[in-house]
Amino acid sequence: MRTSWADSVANSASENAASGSLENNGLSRPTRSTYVPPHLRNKTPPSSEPPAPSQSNDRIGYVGAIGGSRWGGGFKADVGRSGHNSSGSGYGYGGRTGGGLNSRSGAWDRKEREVNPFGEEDGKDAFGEQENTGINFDAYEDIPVDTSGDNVPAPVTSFAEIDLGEMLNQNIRRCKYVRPTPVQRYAIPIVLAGRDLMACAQTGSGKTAAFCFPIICGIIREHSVQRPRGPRTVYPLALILSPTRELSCQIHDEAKKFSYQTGVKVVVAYGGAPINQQLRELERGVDILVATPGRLVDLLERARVSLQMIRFLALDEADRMLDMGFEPQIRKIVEAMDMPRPGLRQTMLFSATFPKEIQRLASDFLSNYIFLAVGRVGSSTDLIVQRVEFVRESDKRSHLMDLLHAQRENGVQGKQTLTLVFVETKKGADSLEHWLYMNGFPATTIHGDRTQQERELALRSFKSGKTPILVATDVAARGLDIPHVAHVVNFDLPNDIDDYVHRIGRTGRAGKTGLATAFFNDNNLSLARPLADLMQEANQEVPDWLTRYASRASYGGNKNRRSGGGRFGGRDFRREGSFNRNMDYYGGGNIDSGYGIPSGYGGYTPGVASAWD
DNA sequence: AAAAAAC
Repeated sequence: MRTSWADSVANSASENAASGSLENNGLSRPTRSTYVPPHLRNKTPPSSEPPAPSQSNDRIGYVGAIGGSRWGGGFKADVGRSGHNSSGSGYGYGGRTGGGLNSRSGAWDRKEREVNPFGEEDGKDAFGEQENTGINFDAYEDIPVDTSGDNVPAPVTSFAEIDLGEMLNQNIRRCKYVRPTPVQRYAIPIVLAGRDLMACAQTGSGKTAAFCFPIICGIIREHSVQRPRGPRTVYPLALILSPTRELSCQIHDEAKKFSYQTGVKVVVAYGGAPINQQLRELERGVDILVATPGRLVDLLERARVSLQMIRFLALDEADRMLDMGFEPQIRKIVEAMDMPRPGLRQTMLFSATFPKEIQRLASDFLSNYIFLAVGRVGSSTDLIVQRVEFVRESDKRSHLMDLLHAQRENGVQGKQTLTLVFVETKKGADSLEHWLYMNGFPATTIHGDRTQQERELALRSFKSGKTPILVATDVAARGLDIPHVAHVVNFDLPNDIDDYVHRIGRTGRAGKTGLATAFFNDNNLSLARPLADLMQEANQEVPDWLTRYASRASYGGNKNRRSGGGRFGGRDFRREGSFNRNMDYYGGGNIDSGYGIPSGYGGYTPGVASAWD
């Protein structure tokens, strides 16, 4: 399997191609069943061959006019919007739901038909989705789970055990979710029980549903609550914050599905897009507001949104939301406006990584919370082959070109191999994209200096396979669910190992194998040790030269040490430093290694330094 | 030092 990177990519592509034949054993490797995120299960197989990719990128007039009009924004106003903002007619007045929710919101006299978010799923891109029946759901049974906190509610094993209500159950069926994922099994009962939650779980493990289901359920139950009526101010009951616009859009799209015909209204607000349209959406009523911090602060200062009635607050990618760049804004939203205090609202923090210092910060926002860490089946540990190569700065471009050439030659005919290339800077992204394009590789780029239209267009162009190479800054590192990414290249490694974890998590999704290649050189010395440790725990081959760098590397403190030494997760910082870590100092500490499966799953052997020690 | 996030 690990013969060469090109083979890995080719294997990945051929597994995609052979998906139909996989369905009966559900295994791409003999030893472990594969985990498929719920939103990707049970899609119908493609009915026709995907079209060959066209050799172009998404920039109008790009080739001939590199200088002037390149950034000119010469797009039509509706370009870049079709994937989102379908909320335009989102009245959610199902007719048979009783409609009590809408009458509060002042839009009850306009019964527009709610767009069915389930009808348009298939045949959307050049790939088609694989049939996932036959997945071995018993794979769930040996996922290590760690909970701590007072009186942790018992997990469930099926959606039927949870009373989410008929409307929500119907949408769960429409989403083809068969059984809850591990994070859902634990998180949903915790939130339904009214508890605050800090959850470590990988993206793609069903996090979005894990916080959306209990929020929607809670809003349906509280539908009789009286909300103030301002002439222009709206009073959402739930707020979901995320660090990037694209991620907010993605969460919004998901939440729309889950709340279809429940009468619960979901609105998204983010920067870079005209505010007027978003204001109109808000005026039509909002129960769940999904937003990026900057635009929300704007709306709050204009008094167009009040947080006074917030019952649920969810921070996705919570560790990023609380890092240095974001923390002041988040504190303003959560502590300095009219948001109810902890204990009077329910707060949920989710991320795949949760450094100790951030946990400490986050505890300001929480009240008697439960900490939940869910290990992963598949994805990084099992399904991503990680390679690291020593590449001098000046050799990076030609090295990348070699990779791409070989990949093109090894690719399965007619199947796209999406490659996501991470760089450090926005300028570097533009310059690399330009260079790739000039060398005949259809590439596009996404970063914070592009307009929102350009960003969304680039993402769509990449997802569809039109430009199968996407050069990205960290704006694309977290949370984005892009199926079919076979290869993540860390052209520039990040300085923080957590960022590396998030970046490589863009591949190896949906039970497919993925490849992550990193270019390492003298500029990345501080990453040598954490990277070597991480790869070792993930059972990856660590080159000798990296081990040497790692042992040589001495750096102060544990800044780059992952919290608790754990991989792909973390542990409750409240339990650090207690005299006996096995005593439940805070009560309720509980390591559940899972349903009678003996310890020793992958690298997570209890007793060894890991997330579960 | 860089990236993200409002106008």
